[in-house]
Amino acid sequence: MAEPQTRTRIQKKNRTTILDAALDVFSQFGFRGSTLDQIAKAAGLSKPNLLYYFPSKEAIHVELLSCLMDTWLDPLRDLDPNGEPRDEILAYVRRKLEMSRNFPRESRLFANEILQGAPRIMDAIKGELKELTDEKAAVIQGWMDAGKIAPSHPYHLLFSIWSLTQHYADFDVQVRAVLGDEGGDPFPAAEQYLETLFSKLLAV
Amino acid sequence: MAEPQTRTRIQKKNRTTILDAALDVFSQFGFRGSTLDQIAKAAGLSKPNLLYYFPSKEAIHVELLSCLMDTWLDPLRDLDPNGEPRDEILAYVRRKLEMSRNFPRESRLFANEILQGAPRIMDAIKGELKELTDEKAAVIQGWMDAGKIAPSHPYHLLFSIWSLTQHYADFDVQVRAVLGDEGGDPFPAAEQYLETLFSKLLAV
DNA sequence: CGTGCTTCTGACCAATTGGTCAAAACAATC
DNA sequence: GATTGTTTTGACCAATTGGTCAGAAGCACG
Repeated sequence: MAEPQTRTRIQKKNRTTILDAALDVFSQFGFRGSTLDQIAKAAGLSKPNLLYYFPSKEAIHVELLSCLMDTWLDPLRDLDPNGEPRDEILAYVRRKLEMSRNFPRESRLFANEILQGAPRIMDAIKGELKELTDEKAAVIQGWMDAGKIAPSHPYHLLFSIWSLTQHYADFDVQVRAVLGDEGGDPFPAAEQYLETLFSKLLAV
Repeated sequence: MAEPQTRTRIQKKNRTTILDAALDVFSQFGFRGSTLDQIAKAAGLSKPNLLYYFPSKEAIHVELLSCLMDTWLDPLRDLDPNGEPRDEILAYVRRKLEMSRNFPRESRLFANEILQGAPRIMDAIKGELKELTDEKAAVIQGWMDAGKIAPSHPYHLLFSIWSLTQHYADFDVQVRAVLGDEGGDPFPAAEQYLETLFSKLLAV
């Protein structure tokens, strides 16, 4: 954020390495359950070296979260008020599911933070996230009022999209365990199921 | 489990107190993020006294989880193969949402454990949970084959019920933050939304 | 009251925690 | 090769961790 941009390539490389390792650890054990030694080991660096690049454990976590919130909201930002309502919402579901597939660690990091009461991210939730949600909920409400899609609760519609898509990242081990060993990749079936679900919900 | 049932009333009371306090702490910070001191303080007991009633931190956690899995599956057990398909599934959704409302800590404890890869509960997931899910998925598949409800993927249908209902416990702070201060209790609107969603999905 | 059992605690322990620091190793420029 | 700045580390620190233990306090029952 406010840091000067005087980064050598070594700095860039090591900061990236550290953040990646920290994402591994934090997303699995949460903030308090993770240790600097764990992160250092995962990054292949010594603990004092970590603290050469970041001032503290908390700073690493904060950096991860603030990077996360931006990319996390991107799929929703792309919901186009001028697009075809049904297609827009279904495409949003698809983008969000794709994020769960490609960035499960980020999803779990977020889930961990919310589970703990969002102590380090509440500002962004009540700020950026709420504003964007309000805006898009209004768009959806407009579509409903215009009879373009079936009426339902726009906020809970968005909640349900978040919940259903993130579930396949956050509860991945449960999904795979229940589907069994020869279940294969659960995502294609998930995508088809979610498309059916929301198609029927939105059909006028 | 294997413990003898020689519990005095003091033992019963204190074990209950400890488990309740531990549920508070574990459900928020996960296993590794929680400390015995925290739990002791929450329970109003000294740390050595905790360890008089439970042999270790892990033992408390295991006790909580094994108690949890049973009650957690109850709503699904009650899904009656001989009932009216649509009503049975909608009633299951309602029961599960009720559990999220009444036992949010239990839901978060479970979520925390799954997020960490379910190290202490994988047996129960691949055992009890999978068996019950297989059984009920077969029932639902039967209903679909008989044309009683619209065809869709029975396992992902169950996943979606878990995901949507538990979301209101696990992501409670996010839901309330987005809905705003005068949003009030989110559960009535959630119940109505979910009823609409699944009614439309199941309608033939 | 006294005896025996249950309940509880302060003091303690070794290991781990997040974090510091001086000095060493490295890299780049002249 | 000398000089300067960057990067890395081993040794260390105070605080916290899960857990132990001897004994004190409470309790029930003859």
